[in-house]
Amino acid sequence: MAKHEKISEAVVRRLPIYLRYLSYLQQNEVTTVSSQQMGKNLDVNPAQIRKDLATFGDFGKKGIGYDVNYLVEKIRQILKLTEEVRVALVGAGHLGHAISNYNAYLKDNMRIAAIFDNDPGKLGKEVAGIPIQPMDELAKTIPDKQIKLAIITVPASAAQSVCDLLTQAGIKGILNFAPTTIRANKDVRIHYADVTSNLQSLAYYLT
Amino acid sequence: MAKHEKISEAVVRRLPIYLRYLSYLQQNEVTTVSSQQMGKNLDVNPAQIRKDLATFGDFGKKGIGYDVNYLVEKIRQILKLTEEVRVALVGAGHLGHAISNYNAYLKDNMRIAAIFDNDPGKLGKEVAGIPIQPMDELAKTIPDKQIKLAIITVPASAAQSVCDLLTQAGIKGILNFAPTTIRANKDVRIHYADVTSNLQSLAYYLT
DNA sequence: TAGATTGTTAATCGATTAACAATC
DNA sequence: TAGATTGTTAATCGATTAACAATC
Repeated sequence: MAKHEKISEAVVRRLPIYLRYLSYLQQNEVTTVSSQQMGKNLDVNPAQIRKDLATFGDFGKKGIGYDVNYLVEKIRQILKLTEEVRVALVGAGHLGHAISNYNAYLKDNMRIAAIFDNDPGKLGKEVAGIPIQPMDELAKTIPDKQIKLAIITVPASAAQSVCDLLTQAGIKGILNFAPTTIRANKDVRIHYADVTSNLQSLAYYLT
Repeated sequence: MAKHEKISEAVVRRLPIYLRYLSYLQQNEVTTVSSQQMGKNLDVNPAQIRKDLATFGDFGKKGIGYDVNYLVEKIRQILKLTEEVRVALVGAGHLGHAISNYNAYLKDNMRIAAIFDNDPGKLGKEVAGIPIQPMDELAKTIPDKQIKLAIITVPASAAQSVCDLLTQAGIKGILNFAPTTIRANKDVRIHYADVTSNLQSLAYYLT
């Protein structure tokens, strides 16, 4: 099914966007969609959408478009969302709390399965029903619970050492909210979502 | 100074990363840095760094490198951070609270100057010393306080209408944490930072 | 001077878009 | 059949990297 080219990060970044729109169509009981309609709603070139999808298989029907349910299923397969994906959160501060409580909205088989913090005062407490564990349990809990992704919401000064711990524990992808660059082996993907650099690059476009 | 090419978004996204590392060097009283050193620390090709910077002027000295203080000043000018940049936050839920409290860390002349929420129960309350205002004051407060950027932390279902209000009020850039695509005029930049799509694209790389 | 490093050109690489035959 | 729309090739566009003369 999938062709053996290497897939660009840009394509992978667009798949969740497509999935989100398709889920919306499902909720509205729309059964078929064209690349044109998707493109119009998502501000993406229709040819790009067709090309992105064709990378993984022939999902559409000429003259008709894409079956919404089928395409949702296929994209979920591609994104490995067919089995539950467990996520660790490191840093139970304000931001960590907010993201954990948001857990309910992490649809599509994603779940925060463990929370870690180095503040002894927080140990034993729970966030969104998940106990806060000390950092030194991280190395054991992550493989035990088969956690593969992690969210970093610690201060910038601690981010690299947390990244190192996570990598050693077998984490394969990190979403970093700390305002600092972190480095890991090539086989660990790192995405950045920090407020500061996002806002700073927006500021460039002022006036 | 600045050349009249159009600057790619990729370059603009890297400038805050450079700035962050340079600030770190400043704190450590390092006065000079080479593109090689920067590249090594930030995982960016040195030629890319030189090219990015050369887009805006001749900031370096051949054989020597870049003066850290001078380069910081120049990048801050390019990013329009020489005057205070005011930011509105819409949605005073958990995530909004977390980001507002983080305000102290929004260095480099950025400040959350107003917070809006449509929950009557929250009105009059404060977050990080900033009063929560009702949505219908948005159209007046934003131009009054010369707010140019906004952060959206409302539920996905409300994000587009909030985006419309912000755009009408004159906002020029939006950082969207809601898990949905939003659309605005071409002159309004939108950056996305939602947890769900970030995690989903990370999941692609599992095993 | 010799070594280091920039700014810039040229080469490479990759991503996006247009166009269209195939076909539902 | 006629209209619509995919999958894919070719063309375009843009971004990254290598290489090196200029020069501190």
